[in-house]
Amino acid sequence: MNNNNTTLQKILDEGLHLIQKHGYNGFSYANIAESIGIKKASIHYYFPTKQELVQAVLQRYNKDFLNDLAQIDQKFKDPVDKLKSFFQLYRSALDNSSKLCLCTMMAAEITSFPEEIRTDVNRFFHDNEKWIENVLLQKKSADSSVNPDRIADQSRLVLAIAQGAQLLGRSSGELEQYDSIVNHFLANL
Amino acid sequence: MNNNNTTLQKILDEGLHLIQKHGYNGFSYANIAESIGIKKASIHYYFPTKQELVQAVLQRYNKDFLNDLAQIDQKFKDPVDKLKSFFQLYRSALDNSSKLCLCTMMAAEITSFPEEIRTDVNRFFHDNEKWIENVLLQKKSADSSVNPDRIADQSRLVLAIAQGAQLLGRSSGELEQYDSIVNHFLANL
DNA sequence: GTCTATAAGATGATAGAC
DNA sequence: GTCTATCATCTTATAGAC
Repeated sequence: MNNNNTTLQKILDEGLHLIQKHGYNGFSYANIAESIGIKKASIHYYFPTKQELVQAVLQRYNKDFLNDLAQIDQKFKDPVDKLKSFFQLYRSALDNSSKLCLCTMMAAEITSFPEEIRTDVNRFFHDNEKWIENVLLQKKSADSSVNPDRIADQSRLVLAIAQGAQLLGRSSGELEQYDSIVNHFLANL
Repeated sequence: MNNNNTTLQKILDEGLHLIQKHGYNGFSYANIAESIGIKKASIHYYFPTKQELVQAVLQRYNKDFLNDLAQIDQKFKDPVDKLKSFFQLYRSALDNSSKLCLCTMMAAEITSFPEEIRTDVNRFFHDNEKWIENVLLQKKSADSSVNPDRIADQSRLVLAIAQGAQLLGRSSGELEQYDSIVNHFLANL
């Protein structure tokens, strides 16, 4: 049928969850093993090293996230609705077990990774920025208040807000902090 | 004369540096010992547990940071200049050895800490917000474009931008990313 | 105060039986 | 594929000599 319940998928799911919760340096093979009811050695069968595991988790996450953004494009026409959905996407990690975006967490721990993985983290941010730029360009067509020269900067600002608000919202344990920051920004857009 | 070069101070300095660079879960007593040329056991003399160490590092950092904000207040009268200096303060961590704000890093690792330490992290953010609110209130007096009801939200937005931009700037290794985000925000203020 | 020595446990990782 | 057993290393932490 589907392959969502294979050991491989369970390892990737639990690995993702643990990194989003506690960070790369904050989880171990033992944690995954206990959570999904297998032994540590079984994880090494799929991912000989921890870095290979985190890389697989990251690449799947990036692919899924880009897919989510593509679905937003399909679902909404209004660029402001798209932006709201973007912030909603970042909110969903927080809402679901107080997790951070995987790449927000990995950005904090960036010194722990080799260049290859750092590149994938930054690719995630770059892809986010490009998607936002497109949305802002659509907004520009409908609204002359957008300065065309500054769209790249505005796009990075949007991304920085999503990440900073997520970090503050989770630390305080108050989801409303995330909402108030995002809503304030959207209201003054 | 001064007590800036005591073993205690060296431990706090190096501890702060390592956490800002690699995170709480990314450094060990062995790292500090090697860096400042003492043995691990000597660190335990001052700080029996790692949590006592991080708490001391955090409390000193918070005090120093509040002091920096007070100095900005003394140095500048114009609220926009104060805001620029605030962002400059967050920039200085990045500029100096690619470090994150201690509390940005600790917010990412917040699940690793007991309630007592979480409170101190959130106090840092709260104090930042209060300081920014005051600056925005000064701006309001001079500029009717500030909505008085939304100052708390605007204040959190400013803080979220500083943190998000710092995270993005360090991850990419491009200080200009931090600058472009902050400058874009300030230009549209 | 700083050291040596050492404990007790966790960690990432491997070999080899089933 | 999954397990048991084991490894070398690192981790936080303590006891006790100097």
